Amino acid sequence: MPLPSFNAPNLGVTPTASEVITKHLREAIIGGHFDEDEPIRQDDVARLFNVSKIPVREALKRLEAEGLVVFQRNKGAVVTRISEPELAQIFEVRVLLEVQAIRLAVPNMTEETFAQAERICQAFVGETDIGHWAELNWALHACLYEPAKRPFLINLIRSIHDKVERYLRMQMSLSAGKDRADHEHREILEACRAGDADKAAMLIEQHIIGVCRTLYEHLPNRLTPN
Amino acid sequence: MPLPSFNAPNLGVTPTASEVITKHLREAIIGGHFDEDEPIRQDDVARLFNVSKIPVREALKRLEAEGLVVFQRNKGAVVTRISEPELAQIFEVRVLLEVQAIRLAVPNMTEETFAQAERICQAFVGETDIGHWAELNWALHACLYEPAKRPFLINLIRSIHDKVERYLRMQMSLSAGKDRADHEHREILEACRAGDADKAAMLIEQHIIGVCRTLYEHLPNRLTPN
DNA sequence: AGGACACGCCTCGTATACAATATCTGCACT
DNA sequence: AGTGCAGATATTGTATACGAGGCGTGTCCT
Repeated sequence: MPLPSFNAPNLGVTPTASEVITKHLREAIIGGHFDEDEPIRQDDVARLFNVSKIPVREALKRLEAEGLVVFQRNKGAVVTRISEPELAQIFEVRVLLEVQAIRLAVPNMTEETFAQAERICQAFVGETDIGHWAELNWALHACLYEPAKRPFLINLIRSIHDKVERYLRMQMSLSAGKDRADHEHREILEACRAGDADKAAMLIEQHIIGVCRTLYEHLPNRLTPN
Repeated sequence: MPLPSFNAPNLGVTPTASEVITKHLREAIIGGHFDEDEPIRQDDVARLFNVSKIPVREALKRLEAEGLVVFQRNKGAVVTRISEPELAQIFEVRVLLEVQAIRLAVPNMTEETFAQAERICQAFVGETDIGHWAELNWALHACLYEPAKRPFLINLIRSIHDKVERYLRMQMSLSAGKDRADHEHREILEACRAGDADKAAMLIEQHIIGVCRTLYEHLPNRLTPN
């Protein structure tokens, strides 16, 4: 008998210290609580969590692989600064991946999907905290892509999303960024409801490109030296 | 004066133990020197490199983030097994990204590019070691994508490549995998020479899909239990 | 004033040590 | 034979300890 898969509570996945720290540090970096190029002092973090440096270092190594920090020999880890050309490349890839995701997802969407997306949109307009905006923003994207049933693709999108979320927050707090995002989200949702994958794809593309553009316009011009 | 950027040897990047170990472990995993699901004993690796467990663990944490190993609480790291559905998804994403890369690259290719690609193709046919095949295979792809001037995209492709390289080796050693790869590579190169980005893109797509297909046909059927 | 060196402090990278957990083994019991 | 339990052993995850390299400051020399 192949053991009827009742959902057992998957014992033995109590997180280790290094995992907890990874999660919190990641969120802190994504949330913009560190300045770019700011070094992360291992001892400080260790004291903060009441642990030794070892799990902190392991967490930082993970985040290094995720591209959120960079180690400099004997100087420790600093939060990565994303150059403008790189930012453009990241958005270019986002377009590619997210367009594909929505294309695959639209045919599989159900009333449940729309209801969930609707809820997130509602919450979005009522939310005042920037951090929560960003969370809801991602939640909506994830909700729309989930029916594609492509966990690998969606994880990839998320990891890329994580890298630029700091900037997305900037963009949403800037100008009428939030209203515009809300408006565009609803348009996308409508296209999905209509089952129009092409239109949804096109709107997602415009949405992402638009965010990238306003970002560029409002970024402190970091290319000028001195 | 903005200091004429002569390429200084970037001192202060002498690799740490954990970096060296990361590199070697990664290559070992990619090269298929570990079986899937095989646990990696920290002490063993440490002894091998004549160090303590600490840098080994840090290396493993990096590789975990790269998706090459998975940690299980109190049981350490095991080499990740890629399920068939996930494999399919990975190849789907590869198509998307590599098609984009070649599209962007073709217009920027120079004689230098073609000469380099030609050299790699030559080396490929003369090579008998499977590990070197795989290296040259990647070298060729990288060479063709490089003119796109999209380091972010190319790094992404490489990290995905790394995840499946074990399987690519299988495929190339199987059947007439290598000859076929060589043939297809040359076709792609021809299209690039002709400046026909659409055709190159199409060939890349077929190439990747073809590899995926033969892989599926020859994989030990891992879905049947008992 | 400016450069060369010495000293001290801070932080990193890693070795060693140890408790907690998993895994193995043998033995008693049925 | 199969189950349950008690050590013994192996392996992990983390704390502590320490050497080595960066970096600031002061002092000396010219």
